[in-house]
Order: sequence, then C-alpha cells, then structure tokens
Amino acid sequence: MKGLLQIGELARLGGVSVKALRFYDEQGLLRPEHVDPHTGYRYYTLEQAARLAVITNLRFADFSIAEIAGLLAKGEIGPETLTTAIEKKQRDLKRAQDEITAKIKVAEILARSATGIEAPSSLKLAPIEEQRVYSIRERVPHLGEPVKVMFETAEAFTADQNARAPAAPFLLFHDPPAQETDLDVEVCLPVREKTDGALPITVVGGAAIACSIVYGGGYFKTARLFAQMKDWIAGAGLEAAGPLREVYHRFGADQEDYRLPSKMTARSSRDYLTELQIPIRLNINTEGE
Amino acid sequence: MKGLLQIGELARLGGVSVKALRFYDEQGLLRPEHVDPHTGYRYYTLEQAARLAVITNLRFADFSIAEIAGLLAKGEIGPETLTTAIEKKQRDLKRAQDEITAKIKVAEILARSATGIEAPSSLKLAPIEEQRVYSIRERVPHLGEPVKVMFETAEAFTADQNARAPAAPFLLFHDPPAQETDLDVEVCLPVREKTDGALPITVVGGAAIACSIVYGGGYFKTARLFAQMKDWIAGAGLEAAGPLREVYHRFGADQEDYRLPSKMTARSSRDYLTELQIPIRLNINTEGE
DNA sequence: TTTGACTCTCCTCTTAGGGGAGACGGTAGT
DNA sequence: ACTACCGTCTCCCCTAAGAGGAGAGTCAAA
Repeated sequence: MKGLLQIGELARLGGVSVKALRFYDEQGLLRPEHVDPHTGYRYYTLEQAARLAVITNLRFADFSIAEIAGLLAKGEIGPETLTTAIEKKQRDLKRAQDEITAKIKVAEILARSATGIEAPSSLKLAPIEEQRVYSIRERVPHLGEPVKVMFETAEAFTADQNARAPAAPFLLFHDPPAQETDLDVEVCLPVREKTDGALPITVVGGAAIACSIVYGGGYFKTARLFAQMKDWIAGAGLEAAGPLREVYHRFGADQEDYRLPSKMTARSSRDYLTELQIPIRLNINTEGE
Repeated sequence: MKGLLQIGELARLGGVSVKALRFYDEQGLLRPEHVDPHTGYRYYTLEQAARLAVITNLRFADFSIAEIAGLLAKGEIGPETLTTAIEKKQRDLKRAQDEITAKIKVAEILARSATGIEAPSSLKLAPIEEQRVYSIRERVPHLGEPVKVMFETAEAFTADQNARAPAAPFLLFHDPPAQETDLDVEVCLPVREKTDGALPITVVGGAAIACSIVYGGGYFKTARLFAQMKDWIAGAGLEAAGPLREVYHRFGADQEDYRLPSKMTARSSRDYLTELQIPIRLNINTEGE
C-alpha cells in the first residue's frame, strides 16, 4: 500500500491532468490498481505509470483513445500489429501536413490578394476532387452549337444506361489559354459508381487548389471572366496547372427534350449559373525523408 | 425572385453542405436574402454566393466561424486588419506543421522501438516545456552530500522569498555522459511568476522531444538506468541534445527540517520517485521559405 | 391526386477532456 | 478537539462545426 500513487501524483508524474486520468479510468483504458470502496479514492501502481507512458506516447502520435484501447486490449499484441498501425498513422500525419501546406499557400494568396490587386470578391480558392465522368473529347471550330451537340450526344448515351450522377456537367479546355477558335474541348458528365452497362469511364483528376468564380447569365461573359481570372493569377504570382473548366450548374433553357434534374433547368439564359475554374500549381516542397 | 437560389443549389455551387449553410444562417454569418415567412424556405442571391466564397476561403485557411464573423462584421474592414489576421493565421499553421513534424518523428521512434530493441516499457517520449527556476551551478567531486547541500541552500533561499512553485526540483548534468566524478551539475528549483524579492531567475529551455523514465527507490539505480536509456537512444539512431535531467518527484526522507509539499515527502528512500530525462535532437528540416 | 425531390425544425451525437459546484477525506497547526 | 487547507470524489454542463436522422410540410411534374 505504501508504494501506491494518488491520482494527482500520477498526473504530475505522467504529465497529464487529473481529469484525463479519471477519463481513462472511465474508458477502461487505465484502471487504478485499487479503489477505496469507502472514499472512492483511486490508487495506482508504478506499473500503471508505465502503462500511462505508453498511452501518452500513442496519444502524442495522434492515436485516439479508442485506437489505443484497441491496441492495448488484445492481450500482448504482436509487434507487427503495432508497427502497421503506427505506419498508417505516420501516413495520416504526412497527409495532414500536406493539407496544412495547402492551407498556408491559400492564406498566402489571400494575404496577397487582400492588398494591392483586388480580386473579384467571389473568387474562391478550394481543392477540386477527382471525378468519374463519361467524356467526349474533340476539336471544334468554335464554341456553341458543336459543343451543344456533344453534350446532347453524351447525355443521351449516359441516360440509356441510367448512369448519370446528380452533379453538374462541365467542359475542359485543353488548349493554351486565350484561344478562341479551333478548340480542343472535352465534354464531361459525372456518372455514378454503378452503371447498367459497360460505359467507358474517365477519371478527371482533381487539384490541390483551384481558383473559381461563379457567374449568372449568358455565356458571352465567359471569355472576359476567364481573362480577368488569368490576370489575377498572374498578378498574384501564381501559375495555372491543368485544363481550365467551365461547370454548368444551371442551364438548359433550350434543352426541353432532355431529362434534367429540375434544379438544373433554367427558363432562360438570364438564369444560367456557370462556374469557371482554373487549377493552380502549388510548389509544395516535398523534401521529407 | 427569379434569380434567387435555394439552399441546396447554393450548397452545390459553393461546395458546402446544406447543414453548413443553415448553421451559418444561425450564427449570423450568412443570412439568406429572403426567408419565406410561411414555409421557412431560405433564398439566397448571387452576392451571397460571393460572400460564401469569402467564407469558405477563410474557413479553408483554418479561421474559425467566430473569427470570420468578427472579420466580416466590422463593416468594410481595412485590408490591414485582414492581412494581419491572415499573417497570424499563417504563423499558427506553420507552428501546427512543426508540431506534426514532431509527432511524425515520435511515431517513427515508436515504430522502431516496437520491433528489435525493446524499450523499457515505461519509456516516455514527450516535449519538455521551458521552466523558470532558481538554480545553482557548481562542479562537485561526486553526487550525494555536496548536491544535497546545494539543494538545501537553494530551498532555504527561495523559501525566504516565498518564491517556490509547486513543481518538482531537478538536477541538470552538464557533463558529457558516463562521467561519475568531478561533475558539473546545476540544481534547479521551479519558482513562481511573482516572487517577494529580486530572485535571480534562470529559464531552463525545453525540448521538442525528450525521452524519460520514472523509477521508484533509491538513487543507486540512476547510473544504470541512464546507461540503459543511452543505449536505447543510440540503438534507435537518435542523439541526445542538451543536458540530462534528474527530476525528484518524491523524496526528502532525510530533510524533515524543510517545508515540502506533503505529496513530495517520502518516509524512506524506498518510496522515492525519480524521473530521468534526456532531450532528443530532432532533425527538423526547416527549409520553409 | 400522387409521387418524388426538396426543405423545414428539432433532437441527439461526435473528441478528449475542462470548468465548476458541493460534498468528503486527510493532515497540520492551534 | 477545532479549524484551515489541500486533495479527491461525483455530477453536471460546455466545447467546434457541423453530421445524422425523425417527422412534417412544400413544390413541381405526371
């Protein structure tokens, strides 16, 4: 009994709070050796101080309480269980670090655009996730009718196979910017995981960060806005990475004959909602080990 | 009315969830332009989509809802307010990144020590915070009596000024390891922020990571345990950084004449609790900008 | 009229404890 | 023996930013 530690003592020893120790007790992670049945006082042994050290080690490496309980519960875990868990955690930590790198970059861009060059206020910086689409890529003499035909073809084809996912269709511009004729474009329709038939699927890669802008109204604004965005990007010392995108959030005034989700139809081109996206190159310095 | 967006539409457009938009409404961060008094339906304008873009930008850079509300509330904030806030946030993010680096390093050490060399199970990896202490540094022929005298002197001195903080005293070994005689030691007593007199304060620097071990019983174990820890550190491919420490959590069997917190007194040396710490060098690659 | 998609409010749940209230327990000084 | 003080107990509420779901009402198309 003399060698037993009171809760506050163990807390100081282990560098944790008394609250934390009570919590670990409640969670079954670190039960006191002895609890006085009259007073409820918790008494710990030095072996439990050692177990606490293991717990704080794993906590520091971002393991959750549940994970630690799982690892320590299955009596005398083989070291391979532990090492694989730790390696997975390391990968998670490195991913978290990359995410923070992107956040720092965005903060830098925001700081730069807050002064000097004022950005269009609706400019958004955000990652783009990769997407599964059915796509048709072609070289067209100009935008408008030829692209519309491509969309109609693609919609009809995916509709046949009940494959259409409820996400906005978009257009990729594979050309160097500022080209207006003889364009290499790719029409993309998001598709669901499971389709009825064997639809050729393309996975359009995402971007760690893209800048985008939403506008309402007819497509005549596209070129001007794209130019504005490109100016802003150049002014902020950035660089585009990958094809420009035009996302059609609400459209279809002249496509009454297609099944479109009602939210995506517009009465007239005045109600169109379109988004322009430009992926941005992040110069992440990946010299970690 | 025709140009107004329903909540789901704005959610798709802005890349956020409907739940998030309702939450922003509740928090006063993004109020819908119009709420149907009968149905409660929320309707948003395109200007609000732009505001949402600003919000998601700041959210991505880890600003909290409250911070964003503060920044956007004070009508037309000067750009300097925003940039200083962003710069502060960038520093926070970089600090978070450094912390993750330390976590990765710890995970690496844990993985390495889980296989092969088995560590003493009570080995703990954790940062040491810097501490304000009153210290006496001297070269002593050997441990034991001379060090005891130094502690007694220091305790008496700090007790006079009511300066003693309720934390464990410790000893720093400024010598290269494995020296047993003619030692350069520093006796440290943690002191409070405010002291009655003008006590000379030393700030003992912390460590991003240190490995430590707690043991009970007489001090004859110290040398062996230190040697064991040094072996383990070398075996794990690490390197010590800074002086070794010996922290006296429970002691004082032969110091009845001093005012010690009752929790820190022991009846006999069998009840001593001592912690050995060795700071570890983290080769953090700090080549960020 | 019915169906399906959309929206509403209200409720509970998430992590790992922090803060505090009110009540005991244990020790030291008077 | 009384009192002051510190340590500990349980119980309750709180966190940030929504996620998940229940049950009910709304809107447009068939």
